[in-house]
Amino acid sequence: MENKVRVRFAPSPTGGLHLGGVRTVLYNYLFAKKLGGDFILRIEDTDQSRFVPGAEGYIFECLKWCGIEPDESAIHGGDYGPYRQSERKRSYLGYAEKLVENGYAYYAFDTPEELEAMRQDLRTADNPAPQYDQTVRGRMRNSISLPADETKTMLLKNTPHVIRIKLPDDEIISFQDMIRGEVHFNTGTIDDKVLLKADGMPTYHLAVVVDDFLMKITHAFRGEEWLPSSPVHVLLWRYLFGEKNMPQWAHLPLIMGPSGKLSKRDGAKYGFPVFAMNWTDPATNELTEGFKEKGFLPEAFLNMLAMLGWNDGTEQEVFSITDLIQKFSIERVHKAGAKFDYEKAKWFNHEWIKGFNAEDLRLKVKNVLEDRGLEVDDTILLDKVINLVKDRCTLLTDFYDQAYFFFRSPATLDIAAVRPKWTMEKKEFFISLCQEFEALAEWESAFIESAFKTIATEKNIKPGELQLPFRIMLVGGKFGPPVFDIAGLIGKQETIHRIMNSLEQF
RNA sequence: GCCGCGUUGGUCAAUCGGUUAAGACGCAUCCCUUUCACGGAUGAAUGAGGGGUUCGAUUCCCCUACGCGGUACCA
Repeated sequence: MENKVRVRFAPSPTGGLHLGGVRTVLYNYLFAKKLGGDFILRIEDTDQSRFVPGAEGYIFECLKWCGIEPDESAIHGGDYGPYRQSERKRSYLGYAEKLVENGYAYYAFDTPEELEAMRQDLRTADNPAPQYDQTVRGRMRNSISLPADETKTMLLKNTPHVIRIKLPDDEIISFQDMIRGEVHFNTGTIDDKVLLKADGMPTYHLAVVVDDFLMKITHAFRGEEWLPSSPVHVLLWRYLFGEKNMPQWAHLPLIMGPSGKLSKRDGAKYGFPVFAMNWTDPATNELTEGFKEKGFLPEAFLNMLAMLGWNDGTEQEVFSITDLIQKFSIERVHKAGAKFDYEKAKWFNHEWIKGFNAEDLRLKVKNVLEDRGLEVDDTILLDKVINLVKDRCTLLTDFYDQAYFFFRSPATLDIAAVRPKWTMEKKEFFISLCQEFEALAEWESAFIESAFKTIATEKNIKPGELQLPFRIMLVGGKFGPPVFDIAGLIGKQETIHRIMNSLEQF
């Protein structure tokens, strides 16, 4: 029990949950479930200035849609709460102070203006981004540069201050990354990161380390963008809890957009979703479309994300979540970033739609149709329709275009497709056909087809010449399942009605 | 600038020193189908560049180039 695997996804609730975030969730989840471990959701809301109402609830909604339930979280409960860092605020100060006492950190009183001035002064072409490090530490106002008593009085007077880590001047920090192998950094190239902010909140650096320890996290997955600050975290573990207790790190490769790092702008620009679900920015009211609303199945969405950076070494590409749990291995996660390919994403969805049966899709298709104003209460009919058209649907939303004519006459007919070859003889054929239809005892696709062919032979017209017009009459365009199946499902009277109605327009 | 991580077709990618360098998406052509799809077949398309190591490098090492990330009291 002591060695139980515990992983965590720790998003900052500042907006929509994008592709990369969901993939991080997925890999966390797969890893934990494969090893019988727990998946924890921790909210990293230490930046009060970036609080966005609704963002936290939205994250939970996205996970729910994906079918990934945390074992522990702010709403699922658990023994290691609270699961929001803002609610754990008081626990961080002690650790920060302990670091100061041991000489691993120090108080810094520099105001934002002073910091800005320092950066201005030191900025050169060769050093465009001066850091608060060993080279400048001495000229700033902190408990290292200032006399002890002055520091003491400033502290007593509640002078606004932060606590910064004091990085060793020149030390190689290395650790094993589960994906990249051994990585190392020289502390001389890293700045003295702020650990505790002036408002008493910890920064990410302190909070991850403290919470990962307190929550007994065994393996920590995060995006590659964290790699450069990982030596700070390693040092913090060493100073606070012992490096041997540190979780094993795995820095996941980034998901790229068409031009560089994937952003929600790419979505708007190239017409594909980047968020799991629709997200409306409460400040600007700007809506960013989600995969869910675009018509993706969660199974396909997850499948696609899993393959963006991982494969099982075989040629298999379609995986269910249970399959993924069984086969996932961190060793096979790619090191390089992957460019997101919307065409491939759609292919996954198409595969999943084709693979599902009518019952699996029923509810979702019904919703799509009803969203567009089609009332569907005949489940038997709906199932038949789904089976007939699902191969033609890449997105769930395609079901409307592919199936609406089963429930409603087409609004417009592609007359241009029939008119060039339209003749009086053909018109007569359809009139006779309607009479024949009226007389049909059983309205079933095979009988409809044979009646159609019989009349065609009588009129001496090739059946093939007549099928397209018939299709246009029933469907409105050159698409859809076999015509006789359509006629069979929409019913005798409706078929005759559509034929007669079309005859007036051709 | 500095630091780090990467680099196999347009994209996702297999290969763990010896292969005609898989497969998938997309694209093209054909077959099936008197619609559109599905399905099937075929094709075009890949190891960034340069040095090593080795009998032999896509694979191991170095350099260069390029890409990405970081360089905040944001995560």
